[in-house]
Amino acid sequence: MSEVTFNVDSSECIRKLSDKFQFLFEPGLISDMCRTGMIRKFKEGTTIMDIGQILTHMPLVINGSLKIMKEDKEGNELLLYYLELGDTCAVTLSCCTKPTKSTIKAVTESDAEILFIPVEKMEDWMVKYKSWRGFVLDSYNIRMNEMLDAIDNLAFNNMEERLYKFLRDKVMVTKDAKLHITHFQIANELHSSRVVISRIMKKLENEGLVIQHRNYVEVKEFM
DNA sequence: ACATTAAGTGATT
DNA sequence: AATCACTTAATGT
Repeated sequence: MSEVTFNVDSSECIRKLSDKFQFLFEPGLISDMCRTGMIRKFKEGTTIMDIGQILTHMPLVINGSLKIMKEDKEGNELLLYYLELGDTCAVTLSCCTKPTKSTIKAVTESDAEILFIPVEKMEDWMVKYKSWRGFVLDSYNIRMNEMLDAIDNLAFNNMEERLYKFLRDKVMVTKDAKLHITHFQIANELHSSRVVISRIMKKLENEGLVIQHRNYVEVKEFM
């Protein structure tokens, strides 16, 4: 649960952001980001935003990845989507005008570095920087489409397809074909039960799509 | 050797 | 597809 905060003083931050975003944002915007935002580093598995928490900053992923999920009152989780380099959270975008409580939970999927921007800046920058305006609109669009996909997947796909898609997405985002996860954990993320996952995993294994080990699964090539 | 935890299986709803 | 009850297998002490 350890986390390092280092305050953004000029050059270090500007260098870092320019490196990643120079083709996306103009220099003025990047230095504005460094002035008002802060970069924080998180270890894998850290909850950086929880349900009910007030949204004061919007996250922009610089390194690593985040998973965004919903949770019901029993603590069951449901994965919504992943955030990677240059991604921001649509839920935060939608409520930038006034302080709002988060309806989702964000957990780091790998070690991650995130730039937090105060929500008040959102509107200022929308008029001040054309690139920001475009970025926000694009992000919103992309995320909206991803959400529709997620709903589609949930409503119309059977468990086998859902599970295999889940595994593939996870390999993509962690860039590792070996997933260190148990059947029980998968069941929680997909809102299913351990037994069901075990059965489907067996099936996927027989189809040659995965190789199972204790405490981890190896996903075979799928490109 | 024993306990703990992950994964496999048949039967039932 | 979910749940129960039980088995088997791997791992840590």
